[in-house]
Amino acid sequence: MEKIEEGHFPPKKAESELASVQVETDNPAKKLARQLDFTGGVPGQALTVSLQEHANQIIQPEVIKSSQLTVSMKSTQVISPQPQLQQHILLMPMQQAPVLPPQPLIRPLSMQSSSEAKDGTPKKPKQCNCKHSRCLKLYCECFASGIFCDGCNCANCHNNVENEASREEAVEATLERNPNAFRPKIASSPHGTREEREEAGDGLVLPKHNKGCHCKKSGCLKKYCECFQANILCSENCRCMDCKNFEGNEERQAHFHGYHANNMAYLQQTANVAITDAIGSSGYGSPPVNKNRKPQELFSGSMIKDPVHRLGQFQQENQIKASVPPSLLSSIPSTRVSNAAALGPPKPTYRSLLADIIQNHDIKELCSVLIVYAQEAAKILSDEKDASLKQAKHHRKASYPSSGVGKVVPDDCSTGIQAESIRGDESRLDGADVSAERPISPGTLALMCDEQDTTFTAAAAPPNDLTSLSNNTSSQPPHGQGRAEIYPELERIVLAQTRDCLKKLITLGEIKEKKCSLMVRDTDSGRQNNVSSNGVVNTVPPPPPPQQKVDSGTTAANTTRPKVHPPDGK
DNA sequence: GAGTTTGAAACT
DNA sequence: CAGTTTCAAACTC
Repeated sequence: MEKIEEGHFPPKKAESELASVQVETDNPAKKLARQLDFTGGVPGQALTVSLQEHANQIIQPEVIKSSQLTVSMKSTQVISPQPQLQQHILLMPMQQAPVLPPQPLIRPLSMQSSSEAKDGTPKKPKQCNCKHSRCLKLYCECFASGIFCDGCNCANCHNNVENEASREEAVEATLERNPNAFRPKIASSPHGTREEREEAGDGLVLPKHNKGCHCKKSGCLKKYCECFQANILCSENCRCMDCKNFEGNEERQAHFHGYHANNMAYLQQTANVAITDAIGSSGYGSPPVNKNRKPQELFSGSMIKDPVHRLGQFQQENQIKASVPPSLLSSIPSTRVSNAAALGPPKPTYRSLLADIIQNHDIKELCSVLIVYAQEAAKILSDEKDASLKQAKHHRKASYPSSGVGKVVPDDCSTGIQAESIRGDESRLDGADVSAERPISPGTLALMCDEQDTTFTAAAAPPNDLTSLSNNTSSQPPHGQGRAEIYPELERIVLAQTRDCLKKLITLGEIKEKKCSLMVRDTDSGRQNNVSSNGVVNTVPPPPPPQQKVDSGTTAANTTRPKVHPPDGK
């Protein structure tokens, strides 16, 4: 048992160096400093890293190692006047660190949340209560976390600088048994395709327990279970019995339901994600498949009865939190309740409120509209160019018969500048190389023309559909009118249509948000069977009825917008 | 706060 | 590798 103190392990090479670290504390019994020893297998080369206000953070060895280049290996830290904030994290000597892929460092939840007060302010990290292990075995959370005991309630603690020698022996012994003993137990799964991960969650990498749990009686729904404690689903690595810690399990849902029913902030906290997910997340419509279902549960009566009823989203929310260093979570208020439902507000994943509104075909259709307009514009401008060239030629023959190269002389914005833009845009629209001599962008040009020619915004009746526009185009517009008006008009139409689409999206998103808010309130009254993946109650009619769904070509609110006809002539 | 339960770690 | 023991956290009362 206590071989480690019988000299069974290689003698330490640099105890004197470590002794310099020991000087740091004037409180031998309970060190104020926590240290991570980045010896990387070289005993004695202790690297102390000060982490202001990052008290409970474990630093990934691979990452820290790079900092060894800039930090003195023997640097002696001055104890901070605020020892609770000045944390020295001591990394355990690693054996063959680079074998494993980079892993998110996730500490057991008990360690995570314990560093935070309920109001989110950092407080003293977890204090162990070891009595028989001298805090030199993995039983001790401090030791397992690679930190010195500091203010713990342990007895006969050797996990401090005063007992660095025995501690280091214990570390080596532990590493001898398990080289990954001090590595995070939870790692993002490097396996599986992105689709698979998306299937299981929201496109996030799913953390899972490296070794897996072996629970028998807790159903993996108590903090006895390391997976549950880390807020992750049990995985194929687990060998647990009667596991209920899989996505979709009702008992598990019950744990999470209590918290999320009262938490609307998570919607707002992740609202930004909605922007980027708004389109892509539409692919998440299909329920994620639980990959953690154990064979014995697949046929058990406790299996999911309602496949729609799932809180897998919440699970992934928790996983996100688990993936974030605790120090980064300190700003998130955390409540600590013995129930798993309040394992602390997890940073949620957010499924866009627009996820079901914007469809891929909508985007394609919108693109088609733009393409159509672009083609029409190209056609118009091409025709205009031809006409102007012919006219210029004719004019040149009349005025400068001996002139060499013909050139359109701009006379004003609506003609000359546009002529320049014609050259530029022509090649651009055709997909050819863009003219480098184009001085003004089409947008700028359009704005300039807008400024100078306000007639089309008020007086001129804009073409209400592309057909009329095309007709206008096919029949050469009268010179002096078309070139100055059609191009900005085209652009105006496109921009207006895009604006209308965005407005509609905003409106629909707001509608859905309101319904989502109602759902959150409703879930308090026990209606769980109709919660969809993004938290929208299905009993409420979907916010975007088919006729309301954002369609680049149809928006009821926009009657002036020209109808959109896809390029295929439909 | 004491006692019990639980599962990881340690050990055989 | 499997079974047993030890241990400390989680949980219950």
